[in-house]
Amino acid sequence: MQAKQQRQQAMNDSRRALMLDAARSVFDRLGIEGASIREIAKQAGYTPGAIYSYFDNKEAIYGALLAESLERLNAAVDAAGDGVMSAGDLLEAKANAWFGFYAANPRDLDLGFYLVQGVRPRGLTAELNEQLNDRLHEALKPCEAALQAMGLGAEAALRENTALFAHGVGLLLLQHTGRIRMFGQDAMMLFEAYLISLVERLQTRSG
Amino acid sequence: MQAKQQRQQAMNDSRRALMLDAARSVFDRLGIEGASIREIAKQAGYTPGAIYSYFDNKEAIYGALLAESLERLNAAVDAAGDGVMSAGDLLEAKANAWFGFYAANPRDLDLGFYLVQGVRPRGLTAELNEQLNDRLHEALKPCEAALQAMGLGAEAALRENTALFAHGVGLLLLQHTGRIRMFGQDAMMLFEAYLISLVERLQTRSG
Amino acid sequence: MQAKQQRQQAMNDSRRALMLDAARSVFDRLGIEGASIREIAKQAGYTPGAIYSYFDNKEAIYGALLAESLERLNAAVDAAGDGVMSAGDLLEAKANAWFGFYAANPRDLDLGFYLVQGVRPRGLTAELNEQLNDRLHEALKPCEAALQAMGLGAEAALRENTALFAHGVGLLLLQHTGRIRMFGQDAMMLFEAYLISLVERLQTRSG
Amino acid sequence: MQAKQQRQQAMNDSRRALMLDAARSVFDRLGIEGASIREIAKQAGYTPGAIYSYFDNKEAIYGALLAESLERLNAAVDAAGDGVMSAGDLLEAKANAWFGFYAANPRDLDLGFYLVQGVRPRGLTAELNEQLNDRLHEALKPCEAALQAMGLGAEAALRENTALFAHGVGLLLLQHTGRIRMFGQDAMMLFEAYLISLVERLQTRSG
DNA sequence: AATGAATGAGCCTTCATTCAT
DNA sequence: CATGAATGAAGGCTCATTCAT
Repeated sequence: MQAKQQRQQAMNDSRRALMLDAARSVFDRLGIEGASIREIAKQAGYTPGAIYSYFDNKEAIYGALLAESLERLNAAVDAAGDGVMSAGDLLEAKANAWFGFYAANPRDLDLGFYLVQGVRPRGLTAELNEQLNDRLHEALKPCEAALQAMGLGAEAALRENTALFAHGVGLLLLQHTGRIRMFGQDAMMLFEAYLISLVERLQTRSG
Repeated sequence: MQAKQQRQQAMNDSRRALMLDAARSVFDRLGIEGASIREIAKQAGYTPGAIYSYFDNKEAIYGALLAESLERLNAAVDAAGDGVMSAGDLLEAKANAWFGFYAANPRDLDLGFYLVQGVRPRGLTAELNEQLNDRLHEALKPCEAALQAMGLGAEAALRENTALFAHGVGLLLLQHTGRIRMFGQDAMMLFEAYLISLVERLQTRSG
Repeated sequence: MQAKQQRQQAMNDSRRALMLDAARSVFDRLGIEGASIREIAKQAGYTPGAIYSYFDNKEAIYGALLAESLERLNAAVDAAGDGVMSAGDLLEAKANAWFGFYAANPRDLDLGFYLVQGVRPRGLTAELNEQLNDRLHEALKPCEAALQAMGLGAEAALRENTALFAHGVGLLLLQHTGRIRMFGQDAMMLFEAYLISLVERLQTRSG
Repeated sequence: MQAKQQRQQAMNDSRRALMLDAARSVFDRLGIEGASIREIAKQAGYTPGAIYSYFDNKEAIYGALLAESLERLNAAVDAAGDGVMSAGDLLEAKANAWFGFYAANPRDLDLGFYLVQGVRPRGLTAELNEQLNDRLHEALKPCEAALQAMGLGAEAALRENTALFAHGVGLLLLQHTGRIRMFGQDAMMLFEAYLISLVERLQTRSG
């Protein structure tokens, strides 16, 4: 009996995952605004009504997708900087982790922007919204910790981390929208340069 | 006859401008997604059909609005830094001009983001798109010139300017979406800090 | 110019009336719950969207229909009892007016029941709801006045009028739902009997 | 074998009863329109499909519920008037029984109105419909008998009983829909008054 | 007997766009 | 040039009902 329940639960989860995959693919094709329940259902091989057995409403799909994206982001950040010695190297490793994640996965970037911008009033529960925010924060915390380890006070570390995040976000946006080609630059390279200059500045200061 | 034509042309332009004003005001009120042709027409004192005598479709309105926004941006940048002596001061003045423009006019930022990201294939002509890109570039060129005046080569100046732009865009995005409060920071202050640190770095380097 | 506006206004009104007619006919055919915007539009020879140029939403159609029904009810009541001398005769005339109106127009009865029962939260504005209630009240007031003219105090008149209204409503409901045939009776006759007995009772009392 | 069949039949009946209980409780909670098969199933501890092993369709549930409601109504009427001497007192007792039943159980009233008005063609079999009608009749017969016992002929008794029923139904409807408060009256009191006046009238007549 | 996944038909509503006038 | 009525396609969502297991 328990085995049966487990099997069913697994089936259920896999169908849900299937729908999330479909949603992702529709987002790719039509953009996050152009995606409709009908289209997602069709892509998943279902009728629209079936979606609602797995998600409360459209925004909940976004929420689920985003939640999962943020998990992958955190995993990437956690995995970075293993065996690194200096705080400066750690900062670089952690920062490159989140930046690299989004540079390599532009769809996750879209999703992130959507959370950050769109979030319809009723769609995401305040609770879920906060959860997602927290997860994003957690992905950025290691950089802040490294900045403190480099000698910055709490406040200064927060300030530098914010600036660092903004810098990366700006570069990602420019790259993502094709505007960085406009400048004939490579986003990753520029981010590296910012990091190096930042580390230098901090070391000079503390030295 | 020619006089009559001119008069008509002038009328035409002014009505078009009227509609753009209406569109802008609707965007202010309802946001870029919430705006509808109906609402814009009503605001302009016309009926929906009339809009189509002046614009091919809804996206074309956005395009025209963005064009005009970029003109204002350029005007703001051109007006900045008058009577400034040093190249470093000029850089700060010009950079603060474009940053300040968007910080003070979030709807123009919206417009930029919207067209850069979301626009449907047929929305903007390639030609118009390029025009808009060029105008944006022009607003950023003064910063690049100042960087060169500070001793950077063409390539390095482009690189620094790109980074500067990205930094500002990132900060604007964070602020605009309310995520900067999340970090307890003020965008303008952080941008200033970036600029100061940039100028310092360049002066050290060249000194 | 004014003539043109008037003509257009008239056209507009007549199309609105056309849609109301369609709605009425759909109500007849499918019941008030079974009626859908699609069906009403089809019946009127329009597509669903067109309806929304004339009514804010579905409930607004009900509201308009009901409002108009209540006007006819009031007209019927106002027209009754002209040239009648005694208060007792006036009571009979007025009561028979509202009862007869609903007996002869079962659809108006449906509509009335709908107001009284259904009224979705958002559909009818509180304001409109109150207006409709007031109009119904007004149709019943003449009976109350006649009761007072027959010597009843304000309170007793209200009580008798309520009872009278309830009696009529009950008979109408029974007749309307075909349950009165069950009893092999004629609603109108029974209402008359109630009235006669009421008048008698009051005259005995005051005599 | 027979024992087994009986056991199964009993189980079957009890599960059916369980579902009816669930349906009633859902009606109480969400109203007759707000009730859904899903909700009823959940309340009963089943999945939606299971319902269809016991009922042909949704309307059949309503039918069964109404049947059962009518049984309770009859039980209430049967229990009333025990030990009462005079025919007049009996009339009052029996009439108050059915009136009181519906006044105290507004959902049963809903059910009655719903089936009597709204039901879709296929919902109830003609046969079931007739059965329900009969049971309602039976609940009203004791009043008719009492009226005859008070000296009325068969026809007159039927007429008075119909009027009595209509009066009660009208009052219940007004009260149920909150419109009786509009008149500042209490339904039960008004019904009593009607009864007293009726008894008086009959006694006067026969006296 | 019961599950529960899925359907399919339907719901109300919105809105860019067209076109006869 | 402008109107404004109307379209048509789409949107999110609900729910009684079916059916393979």
